[in-house]
Amino acid sequence: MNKADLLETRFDPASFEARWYERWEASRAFTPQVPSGKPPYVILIPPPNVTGKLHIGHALQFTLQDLVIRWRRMCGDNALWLPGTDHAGIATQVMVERELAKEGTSRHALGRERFLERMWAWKAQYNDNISHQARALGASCDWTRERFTLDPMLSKAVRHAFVTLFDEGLIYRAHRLINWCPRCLTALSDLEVVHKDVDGGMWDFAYPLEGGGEIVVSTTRPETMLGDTAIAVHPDDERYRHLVGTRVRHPFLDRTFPIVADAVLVDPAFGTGAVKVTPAHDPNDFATGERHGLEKINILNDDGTINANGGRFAGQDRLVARKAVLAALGELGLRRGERTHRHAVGHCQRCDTVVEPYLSRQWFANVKPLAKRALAAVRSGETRLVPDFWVATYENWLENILDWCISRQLWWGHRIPAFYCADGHVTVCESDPDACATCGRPVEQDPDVLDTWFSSALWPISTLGWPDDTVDMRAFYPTSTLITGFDILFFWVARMIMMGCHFTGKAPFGTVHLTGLVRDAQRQKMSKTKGNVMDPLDLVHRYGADAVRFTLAALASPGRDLPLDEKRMEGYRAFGTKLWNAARFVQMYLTGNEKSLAEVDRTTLALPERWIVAELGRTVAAANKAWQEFRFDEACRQLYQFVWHDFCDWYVELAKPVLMADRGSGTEDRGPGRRGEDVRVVARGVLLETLKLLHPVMPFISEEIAAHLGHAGMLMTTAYPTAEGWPVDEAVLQCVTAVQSVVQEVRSYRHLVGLAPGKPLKLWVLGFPSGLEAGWKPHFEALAAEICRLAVLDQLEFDERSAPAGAVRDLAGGIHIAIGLPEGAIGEAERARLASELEQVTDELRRLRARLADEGFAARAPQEVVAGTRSRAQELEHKAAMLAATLGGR
RNA sequence: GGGAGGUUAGCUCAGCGGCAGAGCACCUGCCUUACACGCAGGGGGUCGCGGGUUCAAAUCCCACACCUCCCA
Repeated sequence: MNKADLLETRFDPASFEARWYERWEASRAFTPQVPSGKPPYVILIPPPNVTGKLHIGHALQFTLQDLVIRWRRMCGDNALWLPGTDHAGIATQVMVERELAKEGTSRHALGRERFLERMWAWKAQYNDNISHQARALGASCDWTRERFTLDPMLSKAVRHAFVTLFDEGLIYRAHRLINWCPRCLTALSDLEVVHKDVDGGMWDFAYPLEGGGEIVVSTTRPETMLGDTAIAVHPDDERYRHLVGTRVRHPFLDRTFPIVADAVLVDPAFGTGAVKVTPAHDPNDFATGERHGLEKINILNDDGTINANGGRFAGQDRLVARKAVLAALGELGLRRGERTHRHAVGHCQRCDTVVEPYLSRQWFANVKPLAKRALAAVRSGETRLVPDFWVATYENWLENILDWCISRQLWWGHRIPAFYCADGHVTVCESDPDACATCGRPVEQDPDVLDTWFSSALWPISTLGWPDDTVDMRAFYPTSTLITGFDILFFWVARMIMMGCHFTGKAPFGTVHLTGLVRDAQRQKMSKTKGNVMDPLDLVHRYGADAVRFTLAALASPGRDLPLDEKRMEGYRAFGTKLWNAARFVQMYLTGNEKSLAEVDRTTLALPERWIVAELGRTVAAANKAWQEFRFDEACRQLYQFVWHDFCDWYVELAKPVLMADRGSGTEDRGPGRRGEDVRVVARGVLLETLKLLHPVMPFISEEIAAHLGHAGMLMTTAYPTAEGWPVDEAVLQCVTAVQSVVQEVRSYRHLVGLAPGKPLKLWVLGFPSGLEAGWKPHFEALAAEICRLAVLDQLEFDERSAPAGAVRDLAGGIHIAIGLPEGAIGEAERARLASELEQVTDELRRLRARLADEGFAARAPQEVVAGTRSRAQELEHKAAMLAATLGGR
């Protein structure tokens, strides 16, 4: 092997990661060919917000997406992973406004134009951060197709969608009760309100009846009484029946309002059975107001202070006014009691401010018809949710969906394409109108923008060029797989399915894989305030991108959160090191002219070679199956087991004697059927196949090692190993498993009696399982040198008559053996351990015998299970007899 | 109030009808010329509780307890 091609002694991921990424990208293999004869496989990135850096949750999703796309690319698909970012209206605007506040200015001082310039500058910077981080993780996305939700192409799609839905009557403008954030000064959709249980108060107070007397009501928000326009009681409530239709007087405001009977709003068993009604500030009260034709009095300004309708409380913040109203009620002697009360309060998802139900004119989308189609997409199997328990949640949400408030009082986003004239006519159209479509008078555009999720909902089609009939739409829609967090199932996934179905007739995804949340080692949510956040880039620097990826993939059990412990990552960095060192070892013996494994007739190989190839085949099948089923954890487990325990622990050790003996002459054979060349070809070939298997999850190290083993070209574009290409020889697996058992049994006895690891023992192989002797014995004899090395033996014989009487008889892997231990090696402590082993064996044997004696078992259990139980019992009988003999004989 | 998921080794999790598993941690030996980020050997479990189905249950069914989360 050329010295320049040798792997560095020290495994240092940073020394080659950037180099490989550049090479991949330069090769243009991230960009699929269009048209292409290959089947398409498409993943759209869940676009990260341009609010800041990527967090570990993004790293998880990037890893899984890259893993799948690399796997499919290697499987021969025309793979497209389309990247991009999201403008994230409120979140990003909040960040920039905070920056402006530090500079002592504000968006209003700057004006819309200059403010948006600042926003774009911010976007440019953070977009760069994100793509840099994605590259560091090895993300093989097609940067030539990178998209941003405010790009002209995507904005065109948003506008077209809005106009179409408006024309279809599914988008409308209305004066309604919406969720208002008094800090963000914008409307929010129901989903953007987070309900949290808080310990608040429940206050009782009395309204004076016009005809004398009083009626007592309870409330958690006393300040809303400034907007009360009715008292409701249950129609069947005897206590109040006589009062229905009479009026009460507002204690602070110069007005009276009625007592109404309402069976929907009022639960007569709750509280006093009388309920104050504030139609302008509570959704249930709003509905009650509609039923009874009540006046809706808005008492709030947009910043959450009380407006002129609040009389002397005007100008106070709602929470200040709450105390003031209570105090004033007290002064009038109207307070009737208070208690603590735990109840749900809506908070702004972005800034955590208490949200107010607020009467306001906004744009809404009636998505019920779209929801129906989206439901059908999942029910028919057109789109599959993984794990499938999400279907229930998905259905429940879509079945109960309400109209979606889509306008936001922000500047950063897609401006609503509605134009108003002085007469109040509305013009909605795709290109800016010169005049009102109704009356021809001058128009002004709606100042508001659309909910960011409205544009996100169009992501699967807008990124591919819809509404135009583009090459990309034809080639890549519908997409194959979406991988995203379960937390945005409603926000994003359901809405994309609705929009995709509505506008194209086809659901946008074949499969939606919903991942869990990354948590810290104590299973706590990561948050800046707790200080337990992990920066993906920092982890990449410390452990290497491959270790970060492998860790995240290995932890990604379906539907579960990922408790991320750095110890785990240390372990997978060690895995990379292990692989690296194994490759270095193999490389030392290579001539540089090895044939590829595919060119070798595998049936001519010796047992160890056939065995590692069979284990490889098993791993190939398991990995493909696991990737197919999104069992990233399972695939990683299989690969880890194969590399570490099969290849390194056993195959490399089995190969050593041959490689070392062969080193001198280069042609010398060692033992029947094992040629040095075969071992070199198999060791190198299996390693290369393993690197291909690992490539999707560990792309950097796999490329680096493969290149040093003389693999031509990039692994990234090499065919992924298939189960068909690597059939598994079960007989070979069984035989080597027996060899391993024998070796382990000798080691175990050596350790039991406290002999030094290097102290050689003598071993006699006395008998093989019935029917297997003819097949196994020649293999054991041929592998005598290897077995001696692995078990540290200075004598190995296959003549049952030669075993001395003093040797310990034992059964391992179904094989009768005798181990020559020094005289008196088994003392009291050792006897105790063997006795406990005998006890365990006897216990199990008893259970098996009982089962075999059971008529039902013999009659009803499958034949192979009965046979298996019988042979297991037989083996245990032998084992027990031998243990008993050892204990009794010494 | 409605729904989903969970409860398996000290920790974090696989397994989901037929011999209780992994990684880490722990204990005991080893610097055996790829690797101490290593090698070898080992200890450790009434599979939440109670019923049922079955020849056979960690696994399927029912009820309960506790823990997460979502929706209202």
